[in-house]
Amino acid sequence: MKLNPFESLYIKLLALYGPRGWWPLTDYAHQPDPLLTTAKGYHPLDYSLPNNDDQRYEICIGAILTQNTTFASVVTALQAIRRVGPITPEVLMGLSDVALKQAIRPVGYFNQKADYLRSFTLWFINRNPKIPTRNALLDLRGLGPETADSMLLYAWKQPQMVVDAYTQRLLFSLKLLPEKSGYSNVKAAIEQAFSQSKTADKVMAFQEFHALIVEHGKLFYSRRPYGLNDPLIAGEDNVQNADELHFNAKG
DNA sequence: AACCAGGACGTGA
DNA sequence: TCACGTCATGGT
Repeated sequence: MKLNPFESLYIKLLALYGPRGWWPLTDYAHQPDPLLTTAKGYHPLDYSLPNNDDQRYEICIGAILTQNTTFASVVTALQAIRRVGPITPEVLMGLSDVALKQAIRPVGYFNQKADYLRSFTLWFINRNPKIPTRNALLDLRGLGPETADSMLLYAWKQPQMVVDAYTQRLLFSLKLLPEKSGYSNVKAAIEQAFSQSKTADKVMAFQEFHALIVEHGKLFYSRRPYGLNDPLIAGEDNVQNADELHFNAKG
């Protein structure tokens, strides 16, 4: 079978870094199989998560908190909340304004994000249907396209590709897309590249693809000039083991 | 000591 | 539609 350029890129990244185990959950250490558990809550090769509404909620809260910040800061904030109680809508709404802002202070923008968290939480409690539409999420304050797609992909397992700054820099650098394509064009191009896959395979691929791009982006696309020393540009020979994957985009 | 981080929003052209 | 300023802490 012939892979299109986006599928091919996905396979190469997967070979380079391996499955990333996104989205990390702070209580994943409590999962039944300790072999699949990593210290920071990542769960490589376990695509069953989330399996309850509280885990779903934590992913959404994390998606808001991580806007334009490092996830390490998000973990600090989540653990501050967990000192009060489990990360649930009830616990968060039970926090005073001062306490909430204090807890999420390390992620920055804590005034805005405290508001976003509260309005999101009220919506989450009362939401109907249980699986939201993309537009329903976009109507909420503080939820732009990337955060909405992150929630849909990782919390609700919907086949929505997440596009972030790294994604655009990488794809422009590899000349897979013209510069200034914009969020919706990049998203559509990637989703179309996987359009023949089954839904569950799309979800798995998109979950890994985005996480892999972030991993690769941190290494080669965080500082100008973008893409310097990127092995994906230097030559195909730098990418090892692309044929020896134990699974691929088709599952 | 600038620069950057797993963005979104409000404003003015 | 788009370019630009703002929001803010923490690590390198």
